[in-house]
Amino acid sequence: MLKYQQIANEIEKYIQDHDLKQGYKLPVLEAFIAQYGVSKSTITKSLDLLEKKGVVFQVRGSGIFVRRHKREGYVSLLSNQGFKKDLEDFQLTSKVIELNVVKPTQEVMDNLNIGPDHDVYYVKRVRYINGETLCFEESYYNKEIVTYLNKEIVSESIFQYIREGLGLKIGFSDLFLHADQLSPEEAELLGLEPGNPKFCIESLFYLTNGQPFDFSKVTYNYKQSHFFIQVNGQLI
Amino acid sequence: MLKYQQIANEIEKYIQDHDLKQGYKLPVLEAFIAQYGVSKSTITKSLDLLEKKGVVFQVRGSGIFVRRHKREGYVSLLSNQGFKKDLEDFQLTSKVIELNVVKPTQEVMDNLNIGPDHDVYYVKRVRYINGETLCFEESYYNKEIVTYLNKEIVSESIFQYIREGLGLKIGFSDLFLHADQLSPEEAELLGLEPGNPKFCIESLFYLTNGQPFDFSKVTYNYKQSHFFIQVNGQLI
DNA sequence: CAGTGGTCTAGACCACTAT
DNA sequence: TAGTGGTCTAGACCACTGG
Repeated sequence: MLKYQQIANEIEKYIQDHDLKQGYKLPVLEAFIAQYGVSKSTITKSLDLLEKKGVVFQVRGSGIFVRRHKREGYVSLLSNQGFKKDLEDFQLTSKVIELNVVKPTQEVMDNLNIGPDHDVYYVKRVRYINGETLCFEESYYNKEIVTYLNKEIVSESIFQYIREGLGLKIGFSDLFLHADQLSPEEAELLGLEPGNPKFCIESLFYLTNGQPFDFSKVTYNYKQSHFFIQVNGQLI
Repeated sequence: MLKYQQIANEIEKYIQDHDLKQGYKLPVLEAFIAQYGVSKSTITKSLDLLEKKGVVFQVRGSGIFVRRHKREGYVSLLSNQGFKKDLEDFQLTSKVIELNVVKPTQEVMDNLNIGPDHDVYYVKRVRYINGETLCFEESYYNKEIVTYLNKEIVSESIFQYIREGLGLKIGFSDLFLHADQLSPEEAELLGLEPGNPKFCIESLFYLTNGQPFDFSKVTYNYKQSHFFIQVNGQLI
């Protein structure tokens, strides 16, 4: 593991273990440099990483401070981890409704950037949290990249399999959010009434080399879905 | 302006002006170093900034590529700009319903981290896009930081005034999202039916020194609200 | 294995904050 | 004005990609 990542992890762990609150002042740069025996740039890179993750914020001329957000039960949209980490105290299960190799629709072709003869895996799942229906999910995987899936894999963490089983490196993703009304079929799946709200997230996942490999449409039970995002810097 | 920001801006402008598409390969680092006459670290910092903004992605051993996302009409949640930039082709107007100095509720005290005797500005607005109701917004500003507001300011861009009029530096923000059903009063304001979906965003804005100064609750017309987020890196 | 991006260093100098 | 984080350099070396 790289030095700056290692250091970032240690600082983050220290913050968690000591339950440091928002605004707590961390040691000055010089102290970190001495503690870890590295150059200023390396420490700076560690802290920039933590800042990007929303763990700290740095104030020039003043110091480095803990940033601690989080409301209970809210899931971060920026941490690519599905729900695994934010809801680790909750019981998460999945039921696979369908798993097939199909030809792409126009929408899928546009998003995965493939032609009509290209095979894709189609996966439809319902996910439960503490016994209640959390969401249902329709995913399309480019079969040239995600070469194999089966029911067992799809019942567990597909992304873990993609990373560890297939050795693929996931790079970045685009998320599209909106709210709408549930159709009768959707309401049935979620145990709600037609016309009730739904919180929809469409996502497009890319490998590090920029190839899109997964297009997913997830519809959440509005009663269960609370999300948060930490925004950094003035991106103006 | 800093070198690395300047260079980042020029590269971004070049991409926009030439309408370069996702996957387009940009010049190699060496070329940028020669072109701008700066050190490798500086160029790297420029490109890291552009990567953070979702403009490019870098692939070790391969190159630097344009990342171009965007669906028409979707608003980025990560660009702190209200709607100004993403919807610049649209007609945006506001109607101020209420502007008062009040004492904070418990919720506002918790979020702005202030006591019960502390004054806050309360602003309630409805915003329209192309004549249709986009959202209504209730905002609370810490009056010790945002010392003065009037109807005129509040009808325009409050944030521009905070930055330029008051000289405050906005640092970062937390967003909390959920969907729910409209109450009769809310439905009336948005021109929808009670029980219809609403897309809610609560946000908390901080100065660069970490002080929260604005807590806002925005309720969107679900028919008008489409958001996107670009996620970088494997923050695992 | 050549090309390309990423990490890391040591140090000079700059810019902001708080007192 | 002392303290603290930010920028920038020049260069060595590392790690990944793709033909």
